Amino acid sequence: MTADTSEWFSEAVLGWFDRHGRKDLPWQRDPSPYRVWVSEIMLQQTQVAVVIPYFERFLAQFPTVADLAETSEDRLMAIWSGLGYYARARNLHRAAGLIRDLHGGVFPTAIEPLLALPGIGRSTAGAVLSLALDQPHPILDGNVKRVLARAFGVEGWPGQAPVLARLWTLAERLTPENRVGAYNQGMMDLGATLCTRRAPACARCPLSERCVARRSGRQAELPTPRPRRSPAERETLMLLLVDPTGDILLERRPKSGIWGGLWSLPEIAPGADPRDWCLAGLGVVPARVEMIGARRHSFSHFNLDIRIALVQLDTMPGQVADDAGRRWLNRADLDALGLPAPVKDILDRFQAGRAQSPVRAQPHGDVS
DNA sequence: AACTCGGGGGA
DNA sequence: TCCCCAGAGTT
Repeated sequence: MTADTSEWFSEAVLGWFDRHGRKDLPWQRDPSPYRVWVSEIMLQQTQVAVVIPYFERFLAQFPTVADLAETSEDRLMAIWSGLGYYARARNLHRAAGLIRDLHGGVFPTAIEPLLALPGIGRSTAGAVLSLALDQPHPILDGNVKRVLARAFGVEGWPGQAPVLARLWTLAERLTPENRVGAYNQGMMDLGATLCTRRAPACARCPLSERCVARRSGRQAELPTPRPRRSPAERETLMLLLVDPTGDILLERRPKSGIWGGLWSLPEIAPGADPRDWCLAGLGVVPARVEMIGARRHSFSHFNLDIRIALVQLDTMPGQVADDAGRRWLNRADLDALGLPAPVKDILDRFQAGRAQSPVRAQPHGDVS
């Protein structure tokens, strides 16, 4: 690539950004490194429209990195619940503690200390420093990958190391020395609003004149999609245990794996008997066990069939309070915890049904 | 039903 | 270094 191409490219992006880019997102008002960092971590996994209310709640709860460092994991997870990728919330928390302990509570403004923090890689570090402080670092998020792969005709799935390296080289050479924040934001906005995965709006794109994909009609083929794998099937049986006061038993999930660290309903093998679990785990025999529904939850790499057993106790179970990984909770307590989206939905529906008729549960629909 | 997302961590 | 993993929303 010639220097002329590089200059033409960044001028085209900056000119378009000045006229059409997004400049009023919540984290663009007072774009401190802390605020941009939180927004970038949220945006790694979720689209802008979904992130905005989460971002506002997060910043209201934790206005500074010091507030985040001091909070409990449960309070953090309650805010993060529903966003997914919960390990990243824990990385955010760990990083805040490291900033407190290693950097005197001051958010690092150089790339090396940023890269040393958990959850921050090259692209996120570059985004924080360029968007917040206009430092000259390239970024390479999903939007930028798509724009570059099309504009320069980069073949191959960007998950492959050689393809990724080629894209990083392009990003380095194209990123201007001045107005880096505006350029990087412009690249992300181009990818998010014009150079979309399907049906890109090439007619309005400032790069279309020289875009390799556009000139060869290969917008639909670039970037090369990830090779597909057929998803596995899994089954689980969730226990909705209700004690005589109406409290519901939750268990904390292991930190690794799906819904890591979140509170969830106890799960047993699909063929196991909930009565056996109650006797072994709680020392009581339930008054009543009833299958009240099922649902299917899809992940990108497996499908999970969830069946739900309502287990009602007529005697108070003992000694559960001693176990930090298990809690009996009322409705207000449940709202303060981080719950996986399908579990929250199951409990919401159950509570709604119970509000109408205290004894019967609301059916949840069937596995399709 | 298929697709998406940056970084962590195990092999 | 390579490969797998994660979760909810969108289309």
